[in-house]
Parts: sequence; C-alpha cells; structure tokens
Amino acid sequence: MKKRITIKDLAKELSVSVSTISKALRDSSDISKETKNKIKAFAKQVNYKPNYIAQSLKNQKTKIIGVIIPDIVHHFFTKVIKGIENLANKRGYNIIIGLSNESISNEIVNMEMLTNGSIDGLIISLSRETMQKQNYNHISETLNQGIPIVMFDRITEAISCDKVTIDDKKSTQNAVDKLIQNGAKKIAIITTKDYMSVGKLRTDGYKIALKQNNIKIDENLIIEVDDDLLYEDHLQNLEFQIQKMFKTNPGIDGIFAVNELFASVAMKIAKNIGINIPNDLQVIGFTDGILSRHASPPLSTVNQYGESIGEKATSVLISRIENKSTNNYQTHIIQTDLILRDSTK
Amino acid sequence: MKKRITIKDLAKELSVSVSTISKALRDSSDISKETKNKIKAFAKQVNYKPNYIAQSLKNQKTKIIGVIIPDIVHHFFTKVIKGIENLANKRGYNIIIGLSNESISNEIVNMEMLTNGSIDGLIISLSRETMQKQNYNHISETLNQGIPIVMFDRITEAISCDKVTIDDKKSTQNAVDKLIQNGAKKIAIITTKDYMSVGKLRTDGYKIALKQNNIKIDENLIIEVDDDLLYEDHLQNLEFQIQKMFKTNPGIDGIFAVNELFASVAMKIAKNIGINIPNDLQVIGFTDGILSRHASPPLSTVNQYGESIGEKATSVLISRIENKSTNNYQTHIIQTDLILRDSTK
DNA sequence: ATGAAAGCGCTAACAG
DNA sequence: CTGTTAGCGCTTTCAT
Repeated sequence: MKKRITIKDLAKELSVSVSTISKALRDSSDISKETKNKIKAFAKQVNYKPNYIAQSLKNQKTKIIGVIIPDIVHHFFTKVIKGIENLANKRGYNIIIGLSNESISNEIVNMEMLTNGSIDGLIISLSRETMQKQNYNHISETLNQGIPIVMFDRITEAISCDKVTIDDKKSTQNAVDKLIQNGAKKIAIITTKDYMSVGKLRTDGYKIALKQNNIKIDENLIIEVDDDLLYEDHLQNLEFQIQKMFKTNPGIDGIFAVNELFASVAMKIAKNIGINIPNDLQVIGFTDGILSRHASPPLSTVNQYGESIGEKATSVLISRIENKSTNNYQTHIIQTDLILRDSTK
Repeated sequence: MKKRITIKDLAKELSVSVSTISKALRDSSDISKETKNKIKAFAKQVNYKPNYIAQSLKNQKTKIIGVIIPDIVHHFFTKVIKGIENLANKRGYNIIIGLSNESISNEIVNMEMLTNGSIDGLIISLSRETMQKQNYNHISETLNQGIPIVMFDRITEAISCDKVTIDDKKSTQNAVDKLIQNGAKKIAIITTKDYMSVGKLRTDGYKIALKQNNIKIDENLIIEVDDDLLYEDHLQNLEFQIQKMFKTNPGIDGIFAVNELFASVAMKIAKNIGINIPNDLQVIGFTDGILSRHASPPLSTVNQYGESIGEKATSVLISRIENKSTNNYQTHIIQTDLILRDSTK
C-alpha cells in the first residue's frame, strides 16, 4: 500500500513550487509551455491523481449529485437513475443515492447527510409519506441553503423549484380514449390514493376521457388501492381488492391501471375468472417495465421514458449548478407513448 | 440564501477558540460540561451543521462507500443495493453508485473517479467484459492504494479480496435434484457463456445433479445463450434460441434456467407450442424477481436473498475500513432457498 | 513565468 | 480546562 502522491511531492521532485504544479496541471496560461509539458509528463509518469476531496473543499463544489428516491426495487426509478448516472458521468459528476423507503424521516435524514457539503445539487422524487403529510420543510430549507433541487415524478406544487414530469393527465386520457375507441364501455381505473400527485392526475385524465366520450362516471369503477398494497408482501390484499371489483361490477370491459403491477394482477385475476383478454376485457397499464413485456398477454402500456426523465433532470440541475441562474423555475414535461400490445384489441 | 455557518462563526459568537468548539461538539473530555452544553445548545440554535468535506479532508475518510454494478435495471442488483444502502446508512455511511453497463472501460472510469479520495471502500460486481477479458488491473491497483474492496456475485478468483456470493453450484444442484425427484428425465439448462463465473458454476451444478442421478449428460440440452441476448432489445434472439432448443430436442420435461428472464421466456414458448406446465414440463429459474412471481404459472425459483448479500458485503467492507484488519480475506457464502411455485409439480 | 502565502472548514497535538 | 497552531491537499491572489 503506497502512499498517495500529492502536488507537494511533485513540487519537491521537480524543484518548483506547488502553485506552479497546480497551475500547470490546470493548463493555466501563467505557465510556459515547456514547464507545463514537463510537469504533466512527470505527473502522468508517477501516476499522480488529484485528491477530489481537497479540490471540493477549496472549490466549494463536489461534482456530486444527490439522488433521493422512494424505492430502488422499481423499474421506473431504476430507469431514471440510469439516465441520471449516464448524463452525470458524461458531465464529470458522480451520483450519490439515498433511499427514503417511502418514509419522510428517512428522506430527511438522507437529505441532511447529503446537504452538509457533500453534494452540489439534488434530484428527488418525494416519498409517499412526505406527500401524505405535505410537509416539505426539509425541501425548502435545502433550497434556502442555496442547493438547487430538481423534483421528478412525485412532485408538489407547494415547492417552487425545477421539475421534470410527464403529462399524467393527458397520457391517461389518451390511453382511456384508446380503450373507448376500441369499443370498451365499462372502464375501470385502478389507481392510488388522492394524495399521490400521479394517482390523482391519472384519475383526472380518466374522468376527462370518459366525459368527452359521454360515458358517465361510476365511482364504483374507481378503485383506490390502499397504500401498503404497493408492496410485494401485500399482494394478496391487492388481489383481494381487484377480485372484489370484478365481483361487484360485472361486465367491465376495460381497465386502466396506474402502474404495471396493478395491471398485470388484474389480468391474472380476470383470466382466472374466465375473462378473455383482449376480447372481453382490454387492459392498459402505466410504465413500460419488464412485467408489461412478459405478462400474458403482453400488456399495452403508457411508456414513461424514465431514462429521458433522468437525463432531463440532470441537465436542468447541472445548468442550475454551473450557471447559478436565478429563479424562473420551469416544469419540464417529458413525452409519453402508448405502446400497444396484446392486452388491447 | 444564507451563508453556511462554520465553527469559526460559533467561536466568534461565543468568544472561545475554534478548537474548544470542535472539541465540545465532539464531546471531548477536555471540555467542561458547562461549556459543552453551552456550545452545543448554541450550535443547535443557529442550526450549525459540520461540513463533511472538510471533515473528510482532515480525517482522511469520507464515510462514503462506492458501489459499482454492471446494470441497475435489474431486480437482483437493485435488491443488493437496497441491502447496502440500508446497512450503510445505519452505520453512518452514504453510497455513491457507478454503473459499468457491462463495459470494462466504464468500470475503469468509474473506479478512477471514485478512488481519487471520494470513497473509503468499494463494493463491486464485475462487468461482463471485465470477466471476459480477465483484465483486473484496475481492481488490483485500487487494492494497492489501500482501498478495501468487496466483490459480490460476479467475482473472480484472480483477485484476492473479500467476496460475498452464493453457492451457485450447490443451489443449482438442489434445484435440478428437485426436478429429477419430481420425475423429470430429460432436463435442459439455459445458461450463459463459460466466462461468466455464475453461468459456469451453475452449469457445473446441473451436471453434478444429473450424474448423481445417473442421467447422462446430453450437450444438446445445455443451451449457452449469447451474451447480448441478456438485453431486452435482443429478446427475439433469445426466443429464437429457445425455440430451436425445443424443436431439436423433443420431449424435454425439465428446464433449469440461470435467471428468471430465460425461465419465463422458455415458459412462454413452451406454452405456445402447447406444452403444459408443470405437467409436461417443469421449470425452475434463478433469482426471485417480479417476473417469477407474476409469470404464468408462477415460477419456481432459487431465491438469492439479494438484500442479505448487500448487507453482508457492507458489513464486511465497513469492518475492513474501520479496523484496517490485515489480510486473510474471506469469501462469504449467503444461503439460497428453493421457492416452489406452480411451474413445478 | 514563477513562487509565497492565505485559506477552504475542520481536527488534534501541544502548550499554557 | 482552554487556546494556539499546524496541517489535510488544493487553488488563487498577489508579489517578484
């Protein structure tokens, strides 16, 4: 285990000052071409690597982006991270990841760890509990500290900052429209509770689509799944709710689900009851993940382009970090697509 | 945007020295209880937060663990990260994530970014290309720099360091045994190329199980899927290979697949050909992901306990970091389980 | 064109 | 018990 070589070591070896070394390595016009070349060559030869921490302290920037998400075992978030990491790396940034596990206290702890000098900016998707309690103090504090934040997916209007999201309402409306065009008359939506921005918006989109097609809204067909049901361990519960839906509302011929899990569970249950998909029942999900592609039949779904969301969030954040541009925050809308597979006609 | 408050500010306000502040905040026995209380109270009042970067520079440790994985859009890795993040946070560490995207050059770039002072230790699962080229210089260099490394899943014997893995051979053997006990006679394995440590080991386990049960090994039943086929975009290719397998080897009544994707694609194709699962064909996969649970029929599979792997890797790494214990590296084997669902009798 | 020196924020040895 | 000081590795202003 050899000691790390520092600028000081180089200076000693080459009998110049540390400032000369530093400047030469950063290509300062102060230094003659000759000296620069000599120093660079030597640095490479002895495999000198600058210490990022020291640079960070001096420059007051770490070239690290913090990313806080509710859950990593989730195809959509994973895609977003991939987009973030990809662009961040290209721009010379690393990403440090914190998981809130849908809990506000975890979210806060993570933010505190990260905002004590470790990161230049933050990309976050709020935890469910945060949205539920509508407590965003930690967010505004961080913003006040001068750390730029970009929110995505789980966003809130209560905070003014850059945001990247999709048009949940319109995307849902399009999907439900498709169901209607395909002949569906009795369309259910399987969604989440109201306080989840996305759940609410998607439900709105569903209602709009029905209205515009003169289908009257039947509240019995709006299934708001309990929170915990999002988790794998609560699958039985989810299944129970969906089973109940089919039982109490015979004749459902279309389902829009706000995520692919709900959609594929609904398909499974429908098939068990003997409902044929897509002939008797058409289903469209949200988020094009592995489940959608491998469900049987393959699930038609709204593709969210998670990687694009991640990339956009990153580019917005980096320009905020580097330009220190003032206010006029924007909400960027990323395009979605309807991918039609065999769960629709 | 208020300026961050530093120890110096506190010192000025309270008319004591910075060292008194520093010591008081770290509960040094040097300082009187009174002073400590006063200082702590004041610090809290003005919301003082230590600057991690400065601490890192001074202490020569960052309390950050680097994690490099081949791909994040992958249930298993995601589970491992969850385990890592969870334990790391509990122990006061953050994790910084790098994705190699299965490429050795990305892996190297990421490692270089991280090992220039940013991290105290590294957890890594090697990229496919790295294993293929058997080029581990970047790994040994990092080790030489004194940065501890823990490898998991995609490990190599060529490097001596701590490792966390499962008993791939034995796990596979058990699974194949089960197939045999259930009456399967003509069992195929869908695996990856030899240079993937896990693929090779699992193939070995398969062979052992057959041998011990006096079934002779038929090389035609060992399907080594091309590398690229692991990727979603190459699904058709994967399907083609599997179709061919069924065509050229009629009467297959058992399949062991080294991951859940291969297993569920195999099931889909089999069903299309009119093969009944599990009556005519029993299937067992590897890694208990979302696909397995939602396949139809639900897939019997070897559970890898990714979170446990992540936690173990983290605890080993942290004790290495904090104890600077010397050599005698260990390879830790994490238990696996056979989860029986409806794809087996 | 080069170097001396101050300082980023914090810690810790040493002195008093 | 408290303070002075040096220093982590690097950047940058200001002299020379």
